[in-house]
Amino acid sequence: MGTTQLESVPEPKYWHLKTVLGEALDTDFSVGEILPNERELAARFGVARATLRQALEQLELEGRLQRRRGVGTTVAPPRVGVDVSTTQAQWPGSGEEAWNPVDCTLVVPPAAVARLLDPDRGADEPVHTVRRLRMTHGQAVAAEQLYVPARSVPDLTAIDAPSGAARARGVLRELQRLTLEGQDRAVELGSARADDAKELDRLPGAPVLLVTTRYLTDGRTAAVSVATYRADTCRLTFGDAGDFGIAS
Amino acid sequence: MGTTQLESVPEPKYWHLKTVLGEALDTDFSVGEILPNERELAARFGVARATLRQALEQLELEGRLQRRRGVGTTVAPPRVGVDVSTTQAQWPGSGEEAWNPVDCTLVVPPAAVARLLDPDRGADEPVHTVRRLRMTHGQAVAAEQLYVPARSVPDLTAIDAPSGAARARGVLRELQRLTLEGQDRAVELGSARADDAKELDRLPGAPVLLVTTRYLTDGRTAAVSVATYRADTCRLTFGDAGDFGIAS
DNA sequence: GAGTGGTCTAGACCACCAT
DNA sequence: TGGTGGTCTAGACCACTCA
Repeated sequence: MGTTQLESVPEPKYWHLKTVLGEALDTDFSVGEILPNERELAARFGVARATLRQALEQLELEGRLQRRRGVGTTVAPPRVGVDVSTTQAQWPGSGEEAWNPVDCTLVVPPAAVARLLDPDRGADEPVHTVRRLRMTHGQAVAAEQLYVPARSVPDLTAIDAPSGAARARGVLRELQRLTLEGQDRAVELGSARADDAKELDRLPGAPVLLVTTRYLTDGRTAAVSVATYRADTCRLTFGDAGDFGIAS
Repeated sequence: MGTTQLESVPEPKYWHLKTVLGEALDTDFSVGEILPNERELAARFGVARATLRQALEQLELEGRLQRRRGVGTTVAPPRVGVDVSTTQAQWPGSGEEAWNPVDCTLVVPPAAVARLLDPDRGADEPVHTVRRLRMTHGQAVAAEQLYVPARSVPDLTAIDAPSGAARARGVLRELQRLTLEGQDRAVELGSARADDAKELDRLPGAPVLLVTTRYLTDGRTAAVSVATYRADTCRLTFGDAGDFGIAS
């Protein structure tokens, strides 16, 4: 009989679909090219649209596709490598990175952040919160929330604006007067909060890489940064040489 | 009228559901506790099961839930921090890490890996491939594929077994005789290949953190490692102090 | 065998973008 | 206004675990 081999453990349709589509992307499409719409693709493969979408979601997770509502699905360029190494410890805002201060307000930090800050700080005590965006090629790739307890910037004058980018720069300037003793960093998977998603041009809940940094000075935590990187377009790089990586 | 405020931009049901469930997890459940099954939860919230699942998927992505087929949905413990820092450069297998050599074979590396290896290497030339598992608390948290070109281990004798864990240890031993000049590292989001998924006790396609390391010696790439970490249970830590992190 | 999560279907409507 | 991807429904069946 001319039947193909029966799979003893058949793989799911969407998984097989993902493989087929992935190969087609390599051979039949070039970066930026737009794919047929979901309804047509589903019909072409003989599956329900939901099943097709499951395959597309995986490919998007792996950074191979980019989908935009009202526009279509396009072939994504390779992920950009963004350097997040900590070879020489330095304060945020020094050494001219690609970070762009946006705003600064006083907020009560979330519990998870409060745990990392000075333990003998009042639990509900607000801290300075600097908001920054990391730009690459005109695109925002990361949004950061930097939490700075008042005691870390005692000389912050009232001359600076009470909020806004000017005050953000003021807080960073004051931070740099402290002696940085070290920093810790952690990377984990998360989903974009509504405000981050908006600035990163993604939908809420989009997968992101959370980079948490603790700045240490004088035996205590002087500041905590939580940076939200687009997981679809970014590859975080550490170390000396830099530009490389593996697409899944 | 007693209506609640009309949202000008109503958030999706699954998003609201995720928020409600997330708060319930904090207050009404403890780690390891089992949730009602999906059909009952969906009925209780008055939504279709698919919508409820969308919310559960997000919470699982954030490491707050653990779902196992045939068993149920449980409240996940906080993510474990696994150290992947490169403060002092060292070869894999030295300094007794939690890595467990499993096997060693000869394979032609995938194109993405071949690009990182020695450029004047034959394109289809097979390389030694060491397979290792990283164990934590009796659980596999990462699976690694280490690609070692033959020229990096010229003295590898035929006395070692042709494959298996013994040969894997032999390759690692030979590697450590080289002078390590530096290493690069990159972290990105991926989805688990079938073989990795099996060893990590996940379904294929599960979100993982891909850690790619390039080992440099004598001005060239002596080895390339691609480690696949469970994104749901792991937080990758860098730097001195170590144990901290933010749940999304 | 009972109960769980995983896959899949065939529809519907909505939010957004371009023209 | 027409076309896109995003959300949602109400079902069905399958693969797996465990008593």
